[in-house]
Amino acid sequence: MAPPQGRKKSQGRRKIEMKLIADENARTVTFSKRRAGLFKKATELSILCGAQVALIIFSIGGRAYSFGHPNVESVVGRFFNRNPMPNPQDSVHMRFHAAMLQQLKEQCDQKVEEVEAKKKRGKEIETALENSPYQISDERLSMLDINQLKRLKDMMEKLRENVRRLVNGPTVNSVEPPPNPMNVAAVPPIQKDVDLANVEREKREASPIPADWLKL
Amino acid sequence: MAPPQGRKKSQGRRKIEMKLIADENARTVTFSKRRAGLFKKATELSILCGAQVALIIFSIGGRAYSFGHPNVESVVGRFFNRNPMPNPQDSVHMRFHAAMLQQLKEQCDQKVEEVEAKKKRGKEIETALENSPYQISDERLSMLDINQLKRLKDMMEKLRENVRRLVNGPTVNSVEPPPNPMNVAAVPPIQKDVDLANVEREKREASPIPADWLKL
DNA sequence: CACGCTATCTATAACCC
DNA sequence: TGGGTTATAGATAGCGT
Repeated sequence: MAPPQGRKKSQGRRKIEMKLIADENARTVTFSKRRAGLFKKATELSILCGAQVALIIFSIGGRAYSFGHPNVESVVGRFFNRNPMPNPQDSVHMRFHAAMLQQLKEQCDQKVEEVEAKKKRGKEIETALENSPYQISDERLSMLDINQLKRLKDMMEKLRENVRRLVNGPTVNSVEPPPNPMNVAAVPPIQKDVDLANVEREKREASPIPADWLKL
Repeated sequence: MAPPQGRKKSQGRRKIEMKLIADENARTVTFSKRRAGLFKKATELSILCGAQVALIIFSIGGRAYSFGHPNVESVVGRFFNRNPMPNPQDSVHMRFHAAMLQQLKEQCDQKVEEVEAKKKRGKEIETALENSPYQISDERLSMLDINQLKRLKDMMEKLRENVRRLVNGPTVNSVEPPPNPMNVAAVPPIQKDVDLANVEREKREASPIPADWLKL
């Protein structure tokens, strides 16, 4: 109704520098508004994305404001499980928390160690199998005489024993290294004077079984 | 430069309902964007108003994000130290403490589960080895002809494969049961018409290798 | 996942009660 | 400190890359 005036009621929002607001009054107002806005955003994030959120604000004046979804304690607790407080505030409770935390963390770490040990042992077993006498080719297998077969069998039994020991293995925290599943190699090398009397072979070789024949 | 098209590139921002975003993909994207926005706002508030701020966020996936001015610990510590609580029983401290304990317990339980799974797998490997063709006696080994040896070798290779699969085994939380390391038994039974032409044996038996010969 | 884009939607600076 | 108004600065949903 009124004739338009050259002067607007408000200049609207203006850009502001990102530094501490000097004017204490303006700062207080901004704090109130932005704090409300921040809480709203935090709420929205937790609702829209199902996230857990903890937000704690202290005004310059020392007043505390907080928001938490589902609540501040659980989120903060969860957080400090991963990032233990370097320097717990000097409250008995905080110290208690820290102590408890550390103790439990140690337990967890131990479990992790156990898992790692098991994994490692699994890997070793696999390696053992990779390098085992199973690798013998048809060709070579066909050339074995009865005594060589017996030796092979002995080796296999030793291997089995070693693998079994590996499986039942050393205690997790043991200092000594796990037994080498392939220390089967320690078995005396196949002798030259093997008795070939009772076995025919398709082709007879001049040399006996080489030391590395079985990939031991 | 290009002439304007009737179709807009984007419909721009649209209002959304304030509830958990159903589409997981969209939810993740929104989470990333809003999380960044929230951190920015928190930073601005701390700068503009000189406030102390602590912000902790956990995504649904369990990843943690945090911001703190001057740092998360001091703000959280200050917050939980505020009320000197005469009766620790029902205070925020207690809830905080309980929350931490529960979190750690969950972590431990999970680790224990992993360890149990590993142990179980170890037992299975052992059992597999117990029942393996290694059990062949000298006597029986001496009676094998070349073709039977080949079969034995095949079985061994299958066994090795199965053990390897067992070692590399399924994920701890996998629903499907671990593969049977001894499904070697699925190998067709040894045939009667094995070719004995090229092998001499100390004693020749009328019957071929029985099905249960190798304890499969 | 992080970036870019664009058209909105939202938060909020400045001012007033 | 809390509400309201206005005009504008910022944030971001939807869609590509």
